[in-house]
Amino acid sequence: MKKRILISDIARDLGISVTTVSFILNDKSKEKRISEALTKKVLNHIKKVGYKPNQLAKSLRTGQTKILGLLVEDIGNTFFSNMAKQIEKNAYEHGYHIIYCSTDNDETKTKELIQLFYDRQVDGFILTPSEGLQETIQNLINNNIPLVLFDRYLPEVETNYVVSDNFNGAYEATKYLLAEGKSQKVGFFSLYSNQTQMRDRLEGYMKAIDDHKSQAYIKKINMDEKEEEAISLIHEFLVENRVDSVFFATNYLAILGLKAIKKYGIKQPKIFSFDEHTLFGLHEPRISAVSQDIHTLAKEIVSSLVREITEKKKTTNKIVVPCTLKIRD
Amino acid sequence: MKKRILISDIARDLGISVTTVSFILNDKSKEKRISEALTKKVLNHIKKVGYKPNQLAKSLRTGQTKILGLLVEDIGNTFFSNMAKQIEKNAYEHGYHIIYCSTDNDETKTKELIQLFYDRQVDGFILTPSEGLQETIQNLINNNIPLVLFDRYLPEVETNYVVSDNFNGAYEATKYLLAEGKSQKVGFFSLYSNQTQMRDRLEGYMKAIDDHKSQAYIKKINMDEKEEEAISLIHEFLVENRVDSVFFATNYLAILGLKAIKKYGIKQPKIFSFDEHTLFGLHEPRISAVSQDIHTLAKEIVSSLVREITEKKKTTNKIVVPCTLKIRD
DNA sequence: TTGAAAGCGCTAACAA
DNA sequence: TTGTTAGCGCTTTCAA
Repeated sequence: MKKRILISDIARDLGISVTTVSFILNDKSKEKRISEALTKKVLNHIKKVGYKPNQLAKSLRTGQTKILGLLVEDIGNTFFSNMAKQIEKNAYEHGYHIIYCSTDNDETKTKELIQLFYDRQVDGFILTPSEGLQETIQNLINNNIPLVLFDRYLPEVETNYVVSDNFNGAYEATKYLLAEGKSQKVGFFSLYSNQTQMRDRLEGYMKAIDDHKSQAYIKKINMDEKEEEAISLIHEFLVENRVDSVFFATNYLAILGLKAIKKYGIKQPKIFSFDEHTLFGLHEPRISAVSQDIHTLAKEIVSSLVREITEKKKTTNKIVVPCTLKIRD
Repeated sequence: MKKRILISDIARDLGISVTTVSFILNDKSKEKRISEALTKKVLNHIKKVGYKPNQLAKSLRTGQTKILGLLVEDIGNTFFSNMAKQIEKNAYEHGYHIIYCSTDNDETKTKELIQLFYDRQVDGFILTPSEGLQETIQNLINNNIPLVLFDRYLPEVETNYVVSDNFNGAYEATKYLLAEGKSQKVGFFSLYSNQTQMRDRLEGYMKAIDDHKSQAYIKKINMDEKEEEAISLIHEFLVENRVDSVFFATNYLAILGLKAIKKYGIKQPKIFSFDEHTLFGLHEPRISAVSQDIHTLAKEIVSSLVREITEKKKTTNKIVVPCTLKIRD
């Protein structure tokens, strides 16, 4: 943490030019045929005095900031905060840092944030796109900004994405609930949202229902409304349809469901939720979940993005990561 | 997202010099006595063509990056992810961005991260210090790097911090458990940690116990061990001491406690936890909590830091934010 | 194999 | 009231 040392200090100390130091620093000793002895000497001296290049100057010159912009729906949600943690870890291993923001699924805010990060010259974007973002994203692509979508994608936009296998996750979960006569009526709660992950989960549910020649009971909730309102809607649905099991499309919906059950003191149906939550193993009765593979998702996201940044050619990786069922009876 | 425009483009378009544009851009029209007409004209043109200054060049020149480094213990923990969200929001309102990392309470990793962020020229640090960091922090202070600690502080280091009133939170919670003969024996679970927040919570518990002339039952858990091990220790303690209520020093300890109770099928004592968790309102029986005021904490953290950055004089704000008890019977 | 010097885009001291 | 220009610290072309 001593006083900042410059590359010119190193050059002066050793009686050589900054060019040579710069070449050595950037692993170009071989290419520029700098003697091994000198290379070693410079490297040693740099380590000894603890020289660290000024990243700003470097970035200004090279146009690379080694910073990735991460826009998630809500960093306060356990799924996203755990994802953020893993993404950050993987990025760090590739020599990148993360600047992040929560979008709250707000289209305008997201657009502003993208512009802001773009102005800050992030090397690439990782984002959970809210609806209506096709144009903005397409714009980034047209400008050759590396990016990868996750959690959901935009069918209209041809780009990298990493998502969970939402369809099969929901399909298997629903199939499980219907198997061996475990339950006759399986309800499904989802959101008023056309995002792909929600659509796929719904389709997975429908496929299982159809396979089983069963009837669908579907209720969508508007998350912009007050929590009380949502809870009361869930209660109503449960009472009216008398489903004996329920599949919630997200963990926060499941939590609202539990609140409804508790508040109105009704009997708890068998519950399955998309996404895990600490609560699910401890609640009585316990709650099964479709678990997303956070480690693999994060790894794929970062490696796709880094690959696109380093090999400048535009690749389009569409990666679908399987989910696992955590059955808790 | 059009092709990048430079300040020199603006100057050329308008037939004036870059200096004038720069002054106007940096709100120095008044100071430099630039005519209002010209100022307006420039501002309009800038808006029209969508010019955005290159932050890197600006930063290189001014030494200000408008980026704050946030180091939290674990971004995957709800308390920290919610704090991060609020901090980010407040920072954004002050025109700052956040780069963040999780320290995992690892001394070496934290030191590396601080060095890394320092090399990236963050304008200031927000951090939850792990133990053994006195020297590194003192070093930052000696180098006039603005910083603010939160969640805990280092008694040996004279610097800004924002923490919750851990002592009174724990005191009131324990007092509540002991009041009106609610319980005779109140146990306390904490961590092997000398961090101030843990120490203060312990002292709050002790004070209440002493006030009540009751006996203390204290068990510390080592979080580096496997979860199974911790759960089994908690179980042992509960069975041997037959306490009728328990106060957990953190929410993840409380969750381990619930797992122990569930796994071994023992009767649940009355439970109080420091920190909230979604689970606590839904679990049966419900669990009371000492709730930290995340909004106020975040606001104070950011405003202290921004104040220190802008007024360069070294202030030392020591802010203690009250907690509230969420009683759930 | 190495060095001199231009230039990345901006701010601000100094000059006019 | 506005313009000229040095310089922030680094990379890299071109020359030696």
